[in-house]
Amino acid sequence: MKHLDDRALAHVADYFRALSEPLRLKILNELRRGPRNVNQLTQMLACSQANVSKHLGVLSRFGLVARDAQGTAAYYRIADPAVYELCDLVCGRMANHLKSQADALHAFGTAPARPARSLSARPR
Amino acid sequence: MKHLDDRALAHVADYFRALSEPLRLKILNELRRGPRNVNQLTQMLACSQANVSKHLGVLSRFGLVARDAQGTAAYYRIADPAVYELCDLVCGRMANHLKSQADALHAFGTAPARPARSLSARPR
DNA sequence: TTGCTATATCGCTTAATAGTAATATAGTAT
DNA sequence: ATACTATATTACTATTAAGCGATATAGCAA
Repeated sequence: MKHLDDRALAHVADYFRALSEPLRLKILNELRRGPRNVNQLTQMLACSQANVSKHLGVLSRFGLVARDAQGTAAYYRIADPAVYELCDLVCGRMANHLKSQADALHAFGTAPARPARSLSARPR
Repeated sequence: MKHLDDRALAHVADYFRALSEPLRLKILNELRRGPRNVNQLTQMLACSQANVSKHLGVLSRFGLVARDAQGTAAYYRIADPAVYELCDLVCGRMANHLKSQADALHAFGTAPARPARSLSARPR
């Protein structure tokens, strides 16, 4: 297709944005093992309950996870099978990248120094 | 895998974040047709050259595109084949989602009202 | 009712980022 | 050298979002 609908494009961007937080990726990774409630996730991820709820809200709003109320508890589960494929795809790419990087370093004989990169600060 | 390395996780999140902007998705969609220089992209996307360069910098920094200098021009091309699969996957999901939504609306007999959603403002 | 537990939301601060205009840099030509 | 073109970067503003503590909401128990 030549011209992409702006609204659809914004949706795709939103979908990727939902996947662009380490904590949300951790949540999804936990949910791969099966449904979990907020309390369980909070303990597993070692962060505040408010934060977990907020991130679950984001994932839920964009359709990545679904909520099942059970008494006072709220169980979340992965609602979109594409999540599995997406994460596997990127993780695979990452593995390849790291592998070739490791090979290069091995050939070069140096230790890697890979500081966390942000979108704005461009290291030289 | 049970425990994910925080650094790798941050990389995956960064990768998805690079895909979380409509303009960057437009750029990638243009580059699917072949290498393009900054000027061409600027005209096609109808936005400022500075902005295009900045977004290309982001895409380049996270390995989604590569730069080939050619005189004063800079030609960019998609460097990671996973980009194709990722976008297709999400677009396919989106199509399914819209289709079922359309079906539901058809059965319901109402016109859709889908305002743009942000990550923070939760509509009720 | 009161108390307890689980979850969601609000208010806030801080950090990141998209966009713009202006400027810097670099290659090419004259 | 100067001029022109293409691209990258800087400085800035406005918006967005993550994280936290406090609070609200809701179900359940005594």
